[in-house]
Amino acid sequence: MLPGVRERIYAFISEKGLRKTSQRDAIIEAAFNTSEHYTAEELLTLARKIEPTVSRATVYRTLPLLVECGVLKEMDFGRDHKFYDPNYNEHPTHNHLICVDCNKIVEFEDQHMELLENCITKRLGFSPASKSVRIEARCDELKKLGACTHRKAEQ
Amino acid sequence: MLPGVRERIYAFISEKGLRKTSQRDAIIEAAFNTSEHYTAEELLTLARKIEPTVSRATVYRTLPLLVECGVLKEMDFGRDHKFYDPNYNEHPTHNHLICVDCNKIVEFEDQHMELLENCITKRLGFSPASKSVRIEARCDELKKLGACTHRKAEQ
DNA sequence: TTAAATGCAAATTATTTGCAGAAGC
DNA sequence: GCTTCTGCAAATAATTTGCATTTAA
Repeated sequence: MLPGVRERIYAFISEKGLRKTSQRDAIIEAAFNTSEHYTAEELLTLARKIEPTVSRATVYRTLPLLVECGVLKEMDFGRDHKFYDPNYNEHPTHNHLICVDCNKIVEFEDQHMELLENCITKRLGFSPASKSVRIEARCDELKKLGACTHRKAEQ
Repeated sequence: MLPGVRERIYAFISEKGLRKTSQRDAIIEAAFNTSEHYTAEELLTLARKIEPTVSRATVYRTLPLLVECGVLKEMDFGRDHKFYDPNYNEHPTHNHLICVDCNKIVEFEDQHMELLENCITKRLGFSPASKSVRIEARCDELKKLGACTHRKAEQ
């Protein structure tokens, strides 16, 4: 867990008049003990290793809090479930490349993309307040080798 | 409907050993009589104006065919339903800006974006075979006027 | 004490699917 | 006639929610 994240969350919790519970603590620990993307279901599994009483409903109720707090980024790539990204703080220019072959999600940053997004957005009469870019692509490894090392479990 | 689209679809249908039915015809007519994005449910409504016997199941079974045929683009913006874009043929560089305030979806094309996408994708070891970019943004009108003219029904 | 949080199970909602009858080729 | 299509209704599956109970402050 990055320094400051825990403090930020607990400040947010107390500001909002919310309460500190063992289940929330476990979910927060689990959510920021990794730098991988995860789904709600995966986070439930991780959190239950810390506090077995955590329920699915509580995970689903806590995730929006962490997103609202600004420490977690919700990502919807059009799969059947959403992903959550705990690296949002380190890399706030959260662009993603998603491989349609192996389901790999690659984070990247690019200054030019950043500039270009801003230009296009303004030109169209919008403000780039909450922009995010995703690129869908195909894995070179798969094309060359017929398989690719990116593929892990179902993502 | 653009010239050639109908021919392309029926060629696809016969190649695959599929059949021409009044329901499919109605769905195809409805799907390409507009240049707007639509959901499956909206397409059902449109198709039923042409052929009232069209069922929801048939719409859901026909949409993937049209996508596979290459005449329709499926877009998932992380809303609760998918959108379908019949303009795909005219503007194959289907980039989208989605307003998080008014839900407006704006299509745009940009050569620089195109180039940049290709560069980034290759740099990361992928091929830009099926890329698409979406920018989430906030509506300037809303910010200035407290309302915006983009907002139509719920999208 | 009292408002917030929890777990459970039921509800929601877009989409998918099994099946028996209808229809294209 | 044989296979594909269709509508219907039931199934799926991620997420949400109502409610009675528990618990933090």
